[in-house]
Amino acid sequence: MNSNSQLGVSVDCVVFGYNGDSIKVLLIQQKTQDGGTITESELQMALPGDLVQAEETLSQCAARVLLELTSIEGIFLKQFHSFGDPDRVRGVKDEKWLETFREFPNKRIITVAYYALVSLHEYNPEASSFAGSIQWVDVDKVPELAFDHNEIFRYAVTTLRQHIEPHHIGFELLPKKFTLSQLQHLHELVLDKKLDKRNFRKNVKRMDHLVPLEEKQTGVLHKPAQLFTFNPEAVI
Amino acid sequence: MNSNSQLGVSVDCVVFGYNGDSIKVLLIQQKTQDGGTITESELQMALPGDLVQAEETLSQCAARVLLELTSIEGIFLKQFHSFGDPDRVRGVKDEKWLETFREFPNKRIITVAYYALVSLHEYNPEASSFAGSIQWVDVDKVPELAFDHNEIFRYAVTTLRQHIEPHHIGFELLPKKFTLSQLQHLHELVLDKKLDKRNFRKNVKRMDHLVPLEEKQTGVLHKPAQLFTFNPEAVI
DNA sequence: ACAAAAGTGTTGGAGATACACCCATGA
DNA sequence: TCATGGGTGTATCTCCAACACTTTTGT
Repeated sequence: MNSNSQLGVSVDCVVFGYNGDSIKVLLIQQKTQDGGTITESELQMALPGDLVQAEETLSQCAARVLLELTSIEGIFLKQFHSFGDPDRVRGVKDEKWLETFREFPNKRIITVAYYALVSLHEYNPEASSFAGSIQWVDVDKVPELAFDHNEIFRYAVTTLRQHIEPHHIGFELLPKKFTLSQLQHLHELVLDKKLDKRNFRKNVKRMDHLVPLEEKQTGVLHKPAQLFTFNPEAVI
Repeated sequence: MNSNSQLGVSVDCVVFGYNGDSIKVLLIQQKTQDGGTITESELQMALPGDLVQAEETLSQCAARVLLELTSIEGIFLKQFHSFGDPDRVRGVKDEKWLETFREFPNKRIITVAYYALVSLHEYNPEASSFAGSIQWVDVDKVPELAFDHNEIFRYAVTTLRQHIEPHHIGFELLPKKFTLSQLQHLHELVLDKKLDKRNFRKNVKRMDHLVPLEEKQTGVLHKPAQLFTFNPEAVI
């Protein structure tokens, strides 16, 4: 029988954030060694992730990774694919880091990937224990990442594009109160194409979980827009 | 650091087969012990699966499980979800089997699930080394299965329904040469609803990978239908 | 008054749906 | 000749895409 002992399972999170302007992804700087031999230039960026602990479910693990990094709880988190190539953590670029930090550098790690959506308006994700080492990077300026994380990231972007319209997600990325123009702008960024204002409004206005508020924008130098909110209860 | 040593990864396959009449799923009888203590009534049906071997990818593992069971190669196989509840293999119903066959009955197993589509016309999946212990069971007569395999099965059915039309799959389940009525019947079974014959034909006929043959059915007691085949090269 | 984004309806076209009869074959 | 499923076209409707002007606010 296959003893399977040199095999670990991790969860990696592709966390998308939106600041009203562009879509970012949360990356961490690979940890450095105290007085160690890894130089600055050898450190790579990576997706946040961790090994699955003994008694947690996969989604609990994803939520934990996120909580530890960003102090955010209760947000949209979806499993989208597992990556298990035996060589996925054995690239030349990752050799030194693994030798430095891993008891068994050749141990095979299978990872279950989740994507998450967080609003950069509501929270301050920098305020976490890891704050110094995390960065929000524009989705089209993602550098070369550790392991196979570029592949995981690309897969996440494709999945998000496929999910945002039919699954009515995307509200997660906005502040609690938002205007329809903000919602449209977000969709345009995710889908990477312009949408027609009137048609977009027709479509979203028939969603049950889009709740109009008796409230308007203030302090803008144009006609103030009506504010809306998102009722997660009303999702089918 | 989490040693992660009491953790294994398996692949489970939900193999759908179509015999021209109904949709079946491939189940195995849990192995019995030579002269053992597990009685017939304690044996359960399960989805085929196996632990991931040291140097194979997840999809290679899925293909291997299928090959070993059915002697079928090169068929449609898609990863759809990973299941990792720590208690997924710890139900009361599974206790005895695990104690009998596993070195560490409490070892946690995370499973990556694939679904596969095979034509029961082309192959004879019974002719395999496990032949005595496998069965094709009608998808709406699936009994209680071992572990969380009922949940995995239900998830696979849902995924197949969502994939069959937009992804132009389903051809995989038919014989190499098939009629449009057979294709329609298959879709009706998967989607569990009746489709309009003329509209269905209009839709499928504009697919590039549906190739009409200069050949007709024989031996049927009605007007013989034109045969078609599926060109996997032409898939977008 | 002006600048800036909010807000609003209609029309045309494409694609989906609904629907009924004749045809070719084997018994 | 009859029973059986094969094969075909059209009218309607619904949904999507394209498009331009008026409104409200702050400066």
